[in-house]
Amino acid sequence: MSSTTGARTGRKHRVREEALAEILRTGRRLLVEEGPGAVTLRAIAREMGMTAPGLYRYYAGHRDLIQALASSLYDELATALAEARDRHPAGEPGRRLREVCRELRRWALDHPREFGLLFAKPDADADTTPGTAAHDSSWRFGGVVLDLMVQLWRNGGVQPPPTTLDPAWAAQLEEVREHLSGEPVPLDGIYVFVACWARLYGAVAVEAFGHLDFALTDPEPLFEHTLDDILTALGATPDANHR
Amino acid sequence: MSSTTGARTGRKHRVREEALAEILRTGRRLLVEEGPGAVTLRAIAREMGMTAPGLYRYYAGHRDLIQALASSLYDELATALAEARDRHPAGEPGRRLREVCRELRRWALDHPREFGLLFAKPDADADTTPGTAAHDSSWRFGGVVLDLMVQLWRNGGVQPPPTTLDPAWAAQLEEVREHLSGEPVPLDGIYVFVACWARLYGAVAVEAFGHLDFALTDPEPLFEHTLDDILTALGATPDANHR
DNA sequence: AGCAATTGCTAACGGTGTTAACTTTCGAGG
DNA sequence: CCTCGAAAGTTAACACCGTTAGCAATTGCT
Repeated sequence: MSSTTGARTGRKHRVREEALAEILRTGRRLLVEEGPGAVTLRAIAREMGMTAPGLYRYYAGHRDLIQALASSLYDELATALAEARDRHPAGEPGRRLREVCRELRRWALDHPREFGLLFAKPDADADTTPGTAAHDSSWRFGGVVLDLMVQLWRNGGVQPPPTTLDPAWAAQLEEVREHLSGEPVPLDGIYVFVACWARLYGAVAVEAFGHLDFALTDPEPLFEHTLDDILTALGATPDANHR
Repeated sequence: MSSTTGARTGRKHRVREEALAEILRTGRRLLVEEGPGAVTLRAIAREMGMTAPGLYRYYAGHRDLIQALASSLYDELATALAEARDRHPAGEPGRRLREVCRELRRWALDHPREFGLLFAKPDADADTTPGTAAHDSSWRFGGVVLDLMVQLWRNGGVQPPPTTLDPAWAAQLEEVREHLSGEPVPLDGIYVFVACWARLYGAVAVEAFGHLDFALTDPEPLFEHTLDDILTALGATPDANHR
């Protein structure tokens, strides 16, 4: 072990990363244009002017490729949320959170196939297991929202949870707390964050999967009401509401 | 056209329906035991001791078979919800609704693969289109919940929606109203029903897809709080809460 | 210059949905 | 009773899929 591993970013590495990215780009295009069933090794290779076995030089198999695609989508979503956050002043975390939630909904509705891949993972059990890139990416995605909740908590006004915390929860909530930047937050607060996160994510998913189509042509006002509820529970000042 | 069409339920028809059912049963078993990718025409045929093309005598193809499976799962879920409803007195619609919601969550958690098939439909666009069996079945499933909300409304106490209704919604909400039994409900009420339905369905989906595993080992108390919120919005008497 | 890693290929295996053409079975009408 | 036709199932085949093995070519480092 001497030189090859140490060559920090040779041109070879660059071109290889470009290939990795192009594979993902092609796979995503197939996902968007033809549906999840069309993102196949052979189709990707065909689109790239090569053959399927060649892709094995870049990804260990179809499963790994899909996982890498999901991870990159998590990253893109996290970036979009962070940008939405930075478009508004840091002194108004309530408004920032509102805009981030809106951006999450917009992204899901604009990219339903991608959102479907992230929310309804193919065979489950691959996301929550730590160590995987998708696990980290999903944290990077949710962290944008959770961090804003932390700032909101610092401003005070977060409603305490309606019941006393089950002690069995404490351990895992501790783990969540470690992922949050800055000074520690009481577990009561973390519980409220998780509850709000669940409600937000659920509202977006139900709409993105078309489960409101039977009743509402445009569920946006409903989502805004949900947002009002969430921000109220987090003690956001009402003046930060409605743009 | 004389006799064959008129033979109302000859033995031949019975055995055919039994075959149709066995195919679905086998497909479901594969779904549960091996995951969605394993429910394949050839595997089903293999399990049943026949060959794949033979299944085309019963279903027009893989797509149709999956759709029929989804439809039957909707039916089973609707039946489970109705049974949960009937286990409690008709005079307490608040309690009935609470138990039905609990049963929905329980069913989703006990049958995650089946729930995944229903919530994250393979390629979308097949569910909302009227005329399909899955469309009717999904109505039968949601109707159990919505009907209880109607009864709750009759008892009074449903909170009016936080804003005036967008007139564009009226048309589609009218359509929803026609699906509800009994005397007509004002559109304001229907809006609240849809909002509560969305929140319920979203909460169940987020948990069933494992998106709370990162923070909560047992999200049941969180679900109960959500239920409290929903029932409060519907004006259920608090004494009907918590078993 | 030469060696070794990287990159891509072809060939092949088993599995998948789907179609076409064939056999077999079985129920009903004369 | 016999026939005839619909129904149910078969085999063969096609195109596609993931994956592996083995081979050729290219590239980059010493």
